Amino acid sequence: MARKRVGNKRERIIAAAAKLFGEKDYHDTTTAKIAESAGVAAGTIYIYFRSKEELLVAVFEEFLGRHMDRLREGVEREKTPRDKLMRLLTLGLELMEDNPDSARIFLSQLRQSTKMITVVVKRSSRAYKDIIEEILTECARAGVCRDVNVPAASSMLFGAFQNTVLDWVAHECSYSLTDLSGDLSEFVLHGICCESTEEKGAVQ
Amino acid sequence: MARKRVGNKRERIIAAAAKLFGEKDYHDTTTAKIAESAGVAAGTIYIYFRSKEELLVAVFEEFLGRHMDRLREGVEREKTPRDKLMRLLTLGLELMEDNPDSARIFLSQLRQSTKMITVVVKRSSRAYKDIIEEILTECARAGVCRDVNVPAASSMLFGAFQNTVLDWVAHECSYSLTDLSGDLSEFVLHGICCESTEEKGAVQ
Amino acid sequence: MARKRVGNKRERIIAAAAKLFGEKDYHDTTTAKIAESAGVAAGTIYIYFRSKEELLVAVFEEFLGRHMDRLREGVEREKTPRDKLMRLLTLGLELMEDNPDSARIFLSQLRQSTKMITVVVKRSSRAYKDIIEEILTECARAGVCRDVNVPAASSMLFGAFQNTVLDWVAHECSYSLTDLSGDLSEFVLHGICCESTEEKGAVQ
Amino acid sequence: MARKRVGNKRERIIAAAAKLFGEKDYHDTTTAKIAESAGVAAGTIYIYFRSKEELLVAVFEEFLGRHMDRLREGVEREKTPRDKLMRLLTLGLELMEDNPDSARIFLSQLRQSTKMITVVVKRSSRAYKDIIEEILTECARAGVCRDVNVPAASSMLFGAFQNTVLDWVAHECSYSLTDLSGDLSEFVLHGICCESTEEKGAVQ
DNA sequence: AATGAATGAGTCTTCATTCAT
DNA sequence: AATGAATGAAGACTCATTCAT
Repeated sequence: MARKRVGNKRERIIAAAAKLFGEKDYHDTTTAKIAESAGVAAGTIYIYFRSKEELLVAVFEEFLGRHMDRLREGVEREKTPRDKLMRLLTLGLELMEDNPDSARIFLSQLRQSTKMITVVVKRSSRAYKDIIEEILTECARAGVCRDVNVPAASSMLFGAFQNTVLDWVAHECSYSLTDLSGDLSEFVLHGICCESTEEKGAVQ
Repeated sequence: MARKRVGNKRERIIAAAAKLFGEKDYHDTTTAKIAESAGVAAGTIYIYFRSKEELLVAVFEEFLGRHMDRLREGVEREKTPRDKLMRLLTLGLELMEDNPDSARIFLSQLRQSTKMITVVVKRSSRAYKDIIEEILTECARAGVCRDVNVPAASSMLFGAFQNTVLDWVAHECSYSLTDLSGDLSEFVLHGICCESTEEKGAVQ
Repeated sequence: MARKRVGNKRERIIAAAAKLFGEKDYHDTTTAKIAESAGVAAGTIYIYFRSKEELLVAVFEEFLGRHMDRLREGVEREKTPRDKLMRLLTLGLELMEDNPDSARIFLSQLRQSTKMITVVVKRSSRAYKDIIEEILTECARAGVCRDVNVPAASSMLFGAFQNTVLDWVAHECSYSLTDLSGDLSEFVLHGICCESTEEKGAVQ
Repeated sequence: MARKRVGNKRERIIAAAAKLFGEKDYHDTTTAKIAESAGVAAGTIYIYFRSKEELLVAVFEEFLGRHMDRLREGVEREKTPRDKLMRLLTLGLELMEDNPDSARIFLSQLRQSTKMITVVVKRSSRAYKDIIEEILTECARAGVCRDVNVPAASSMLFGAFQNTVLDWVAHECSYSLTDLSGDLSEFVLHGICCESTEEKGAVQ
């Protein structure tokens, strides 16, 4: 149980940090407030994390680790590259809708600098992009995709996705994010794949 | 000449701030360093700006004010909505490529919080979005556009654009940004408009 | 002992502040110097006091809290209003003589402004005046006192007292303050009460 | 006229300083605000005064110089020492009532430190005390006065006077100060001179 | 004499981090 | 492992004073 308590503490700190970093921002959140919110002493944070910066990184990794699997899993259950792409976007929006705090960090802090953070964040968000690029490459190979510049397209897709979520957060999550699933999918599918209503009609 | 000196100082401070905010980030940039880099005394900043925060806002507005007109102008010179959209994206990339410092701020700081900043930034970036939404609405009316959710599409488009620039910045501006003009235009045009010569031909 | 250490620090800061505020004045005393003089780090002050201003207030309250009881107690031990008045003045001078630093603050800072301070100081010195007015009222009721305007007389009495101490402080405490006890008592007693053995005898 | 303008400026600066020092306090009043209120440029102050401190001194001296003569004159017009004392107090209160701003400085700033100021202030208020001591000595010689310690009594008298005015200022000058003339005179006369209503009756 | 933009030393305060218990 | 009092470096901002015009 003592062991459990320990794990408990690390988790509680990460959870508190995620909440607070999301509410304010990295610089406006003090380690003191995180400790208080996590119900631990100020010094305790430094037993689990070397620095405040490392805590932020841990928050990211926790977020990614927790969701990336679900994402990859969901994607792989689909058969066609096209469906995979759709599933990726839909699941992504669902994930964000369920974790507004994490979403906030993912989006806002993603663009803060300070060397170390930047580096780690790049590495972390790399995971996301990897999935995207994988699918796009698959699409390209399958011929369902126009001959796009994969990294560029992946970046655009990611940007479109991010901004959709960002707007939702900026509007204080006052509407359903998953309702935009269709709009986003359509935008992306048309932007990347050679599909359109006309073609669908043609298929019939 | 005295007049010039004065204007000069304000400008130099803004320029120095733009450079430094872009290199590091708002919190890692001290007013002392800005002053030094601008070649003025520490206190001088506070003759022209009420606070560090207000200086950041000024940097934004300077950036927008300087470019928004060129953007709007270039767009309006085009005839068809489709060409307008293309021109918007192309010009946007050109602008960013020519002002990497401003670009950095525009992209990174855009997502920082602190009430006041957020408010002003929203107002500022509103200008950008207004242009986009205008064009999209025009496209919709002209029928060259699928029946999209204009604000949502606009947000996605903006995100795709931003991320394209962000990647470029993250790669230390080591390649030509405008070279991606074609990729971006195509992505957006397909994503939003119901056109593409190849497909049209294919349908027939 | 840990408990003692803590209390010790707060006390040491207050003592150091009392000393320095007395020597220079509020604005010429830096928090850095107070910390140094108290043998603590600069930041430690802010663990115990929210601001420099609040520290000043604490110094006052410490002073009043420490002495007011002794004063009130001594006064109440006396039987006649006249003796109470004398005891008040005598004890007051003794108190000041024993705590020159506190005396300095009590006298000099008492007349500084800045809203918050003013308010608290008014409240604090109110305690002093309350005792005085109480006694005067008692005197009036007992008929040993001319028909004076109590608040006005109290104010004059307080002023006479204060200035006596102030002069002593201005002369660098180079003479015995309590030696003036007689002069002050006589001044006040004649000024307020209708008595003096000599005169009474003379009248007859 | 140019000459007059100059004199005008010095005066305007002193007047503005008197007003502002009275409203806030020395440290809360910036030279910038004084300049603005006086309708001159910031640098102009330093043509007439070597420093802010020297300006404060000038304000005092202006105040004293302007009133001391009236005071001394009024006092000398009286015949008996007792009347002189009364006139001194009455005139003093009138002066204060007519110049609340100056009064405020006279009272509050009088007790601020910073070496130089203290020194000059001592010298300045010396003038006041000189008049008082003069009269008291005269009283003593004439036998209308108990055998008091003249400097001590003078100090008490001054304190009683000051505090009476201070209370008035603290109550925002909301009542008539000169109305207290009687109370103050009586307090002082009884406190120092061997006079009282009973005695007056006895004399007859 | 007058201006007012510019200066830069000086201050309060915050907060990540440490360490004795 | 946990605590939380203590640290002290760092930073935004103010303002008396100067000086080129």
